[in-house]
Amino acid sequence: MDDDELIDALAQTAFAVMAALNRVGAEYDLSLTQLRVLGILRDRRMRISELAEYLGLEKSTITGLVDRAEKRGLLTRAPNATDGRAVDVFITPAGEALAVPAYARLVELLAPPLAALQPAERRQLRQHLRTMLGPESV
Amino acid sequence: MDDDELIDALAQTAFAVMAALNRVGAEYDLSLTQLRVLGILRDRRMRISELAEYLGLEKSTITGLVDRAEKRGLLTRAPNATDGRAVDVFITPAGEALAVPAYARLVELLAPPLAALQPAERRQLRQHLRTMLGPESV
DNA sequence: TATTGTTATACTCTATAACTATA
DNA sequence: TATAGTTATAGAGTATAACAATA
Repeated sequence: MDDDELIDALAQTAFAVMAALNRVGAEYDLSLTQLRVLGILRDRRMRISELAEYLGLEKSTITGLVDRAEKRGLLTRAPNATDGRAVDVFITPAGEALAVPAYARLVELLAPPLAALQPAERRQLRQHLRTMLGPESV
Repeated sequence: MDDDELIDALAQTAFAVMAALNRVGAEYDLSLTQLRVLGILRDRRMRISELAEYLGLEKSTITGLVDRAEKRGLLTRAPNATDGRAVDVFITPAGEALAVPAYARLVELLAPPLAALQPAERRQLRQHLRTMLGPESV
């Protein structure tokens, strides 16, 4: 079947991108999930349960994740203004100071494979991926 | 910058594919790495150190990984014929009996997003990903 | 009653360091 | 001496179940 090869290519690409993310994470002493949380919280704050839903993890997992990041000063908790049960999580300046160069490092690591494509091909690839991901990804 | 959006799309795609792989893994009680090892060993045997190098993990990590898979009857060890220090790892019939439907399940999970692309677009996407991954990925 | 978050517990994944056996 | 693999140990990520506080 033809699509099997596309799926193989997608899986290999996913592993390659994950390897780059893991490498960035290792350089900044962050796990994949920590890196992801920092990226998510760069432009918004979220409640514990929202983070859990967004990441597809259990609330108790987020508690531990935020505990460790908070201990390092990368994230902070604050009680939610309107719901006394809820806890907002947001990034600290120190967290942002880590997230920015980490993202730049990811771009750097992915540059060589992307350079194998012509600019027009890169635009096509981006468009196809977006189509695949669907409108909610924008 | 234009490439930032491509990198975002690549990262989101990678997370989406990983989510599908994790879901398949959960359904078959396999971690991402276990799933990956089963896929790798479907058509070849490898030594512990080769697996470590291929996966970018430490040998001791592979030892534990293979331990658990062996306990479940999915993989087996055998002494290498020519190097008395080395250990070959290969998949068992039970492991294969798990790997085949697991892969089918992955195809099933990725079918809906792929259906958003026309056949010609899918071919283009596959080609671009392959170009990115480089010749050694074939 | 239902929801939010935390705690306690347990297992897997991972790495580092020390070790044994073989090359 | 160097390499292959295992063991011991430790920390992070994850889930389940039980719980307190709030809605």
